[in-house]
Amino acid sequence: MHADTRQQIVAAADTLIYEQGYATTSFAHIADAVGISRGNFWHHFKSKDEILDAVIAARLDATRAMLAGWEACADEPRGRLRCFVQMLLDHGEAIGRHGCPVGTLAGELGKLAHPLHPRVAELFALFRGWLRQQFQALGHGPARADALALHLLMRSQGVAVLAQSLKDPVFVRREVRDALAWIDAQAPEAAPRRRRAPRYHRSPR
Amino acid sequence: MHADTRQQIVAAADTLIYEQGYATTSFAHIADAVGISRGNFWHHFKSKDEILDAVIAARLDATRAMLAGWEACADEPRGRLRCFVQMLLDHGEAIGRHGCPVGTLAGELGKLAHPLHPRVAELFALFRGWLRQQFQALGHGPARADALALHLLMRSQGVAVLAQSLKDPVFVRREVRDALAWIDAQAPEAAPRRRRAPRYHRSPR
DNA sequence: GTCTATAGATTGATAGAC
DNA sequence: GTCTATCAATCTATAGAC
Repeated sequence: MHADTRQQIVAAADTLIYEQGYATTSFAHIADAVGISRGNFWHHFKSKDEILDAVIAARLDATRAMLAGWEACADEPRGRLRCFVQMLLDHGEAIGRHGCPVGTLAGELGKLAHPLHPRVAELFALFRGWLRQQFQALGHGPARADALALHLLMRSQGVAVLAQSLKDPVFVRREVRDALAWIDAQAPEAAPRRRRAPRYHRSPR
Repeated sequence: MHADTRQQIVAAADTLIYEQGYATTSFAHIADAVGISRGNFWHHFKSKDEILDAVIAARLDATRAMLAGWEACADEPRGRLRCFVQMLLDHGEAIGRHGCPVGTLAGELGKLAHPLHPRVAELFALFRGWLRQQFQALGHGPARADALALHLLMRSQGVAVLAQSLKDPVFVRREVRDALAWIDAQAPEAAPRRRRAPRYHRSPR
């Protein structure tokens, strides 16, 4: 083929980086996956990091599309938030094997203080902003909506990390159920704001 | 030196693996850190994986000692659970830079289906069992205590992952506060078990 | 635009002198 | 027990033919 070789490289690199990490993924691996020669890479990219940059850009686009899809799927914010949590079940098998694509890559690049780590952090920012919008649509103020967004994002990351080592679908299902119940309890109308009232959470399940 | 060279190797490898990951850590790095020659490693270890195995064993010992220390620090289960959560603040700077030592290594080895991944999972099992004991001491049954233990473990992992990319101490402090409030709400006496009662959680903060 | 050939460095690991 | 010297493989990257 001719034109979309670059795109094939990015797609193969995306998969390999997710499945085995960035440091472990070599040009030889990608070349085998795409079916091209090693020396062919430097016509499309100047360095390995440049491939990573393209992979991150592709993931940012895919994430934006996914978030837009969730908005089309449900017209009320609670339903949209449920889509986010449901993701843990939809991709349960992949998460159990390779963890969260965002969290694991961010962790690897963060350790190395890699110059592209901030780019991966933009993926987190994308989810954070979208979740914050949903909580604001539920009636929360910007600051509280942001805190709730980060809390839900934190839960998804924690579940993904443990899912990879526990290999226990029951754990994931229970935490998903708990997160959904937590969402339902976050609407200001469902949780009347009595200032300084004793907090009262039961979870999980 | 003579006798404790092996111990020095393990200590240096432990630090480097935490700071930059296992795949990225080479014999050259460890040799520089310890101040020995590269060829000297194979008198103490047969392979790189054998060093990793020794590092994991050392971490298991250190974790057991840490858990025992928390038991000595507080004689009631709630105080001990607070020690666990407090860990996120005590090691906040390191977690912000390199993530959780357990979670990040488990993630890296899990991706590769590395033969030593189950050994790292033992670290999770250590925390899980200890946390379950504390929740049982609070009066919870074994199954529910285990679920609560995993939930708290999940939170610690989620906070660690996001802390590394957000670099926002406010987020960590808020989630720590929320986790502490969650712990206080988990005592059966604090949360009377009305079967099928509507769950009511507010968090974070 | 894709290939082969190769450079130059680094990897994990071995052999053998001291 | 530690060293130097070295091996074979692999790494990212380059040069140049087609």
